Amino acid sequence: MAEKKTLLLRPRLYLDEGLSIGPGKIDLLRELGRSRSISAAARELGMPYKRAWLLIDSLNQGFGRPVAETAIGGSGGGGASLTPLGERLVAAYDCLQTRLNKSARTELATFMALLDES
Amino acid sequence: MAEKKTLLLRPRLYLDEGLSIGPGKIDLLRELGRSRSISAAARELGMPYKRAWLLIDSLNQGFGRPVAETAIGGSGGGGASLTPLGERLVAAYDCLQTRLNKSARTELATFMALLDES
DNA sequence: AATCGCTATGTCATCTTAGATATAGCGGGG
DNA sequence: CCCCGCTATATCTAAGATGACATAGCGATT
Repeated sequence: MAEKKTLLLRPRLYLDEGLSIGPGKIDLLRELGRSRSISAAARELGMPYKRAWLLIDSLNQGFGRPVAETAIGGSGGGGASLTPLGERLVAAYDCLQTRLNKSARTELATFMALLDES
Repeated sequence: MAEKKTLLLRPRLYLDEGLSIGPGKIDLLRELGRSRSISAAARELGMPYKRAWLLIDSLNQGFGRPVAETAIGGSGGGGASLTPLGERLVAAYDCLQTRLNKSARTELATFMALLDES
């Protein structure tokens, strides 16, 4: 009996020259929104702080305005939070992902079939 | 007047451990089908022969059977052609891509809006 | 004013990847 | 029987990405 593998589509969008969004950045943004800290989000996702900061910065640069706001110093040493743009990005991506996976279910099944037909 | 950029989705599928299919391999297969030569396809796409051969070989390995058959020697020095599997892969990808872009048009527009809202 | 944890940023070693280069083998056709 | 163009494959080098490490600044809290 063949196990039913479900193939999840997590698209990467190339929005503009040097501006792309994929599952990695979305996961990072989502985690940042939860933890309100870049370094906590990085730890959670098992990546170095620098990489996380670079990813977020690339989004800030690419959009021309920040997807996250950061605070330096203060209680807890500082922190970060998603801007409305950042939150909308995550929401839009989730929406897109759900839509893609729903509507392409039969096409994805075709690929699985090509894999399995021995 | 803002130019209407259309954002084309060309997904990459992670089918199995070490087996993925994305726009690059599909373009290569398609070109190979046309030119019936690995090296000609590589030239056309501006990549080194070795890379093209590697990509095709990874598909052959990943599927456990060839997506392309090759001939060594003979008139013209040899050549290559898509197997039925290879042709079906291209067709399935095109089908998937079309479906995704049609059904996600509104979601993609959301992203474009996030980009433009200054 | 000393502490603390986080942001911010630079430097450097390293690891991976890609590409360039070289070479061998094949077999039909001139 | 030699030539040609293509497949096939190894080797070496260049380039780029990545992560580890170091360091500085900030400001609320104590």
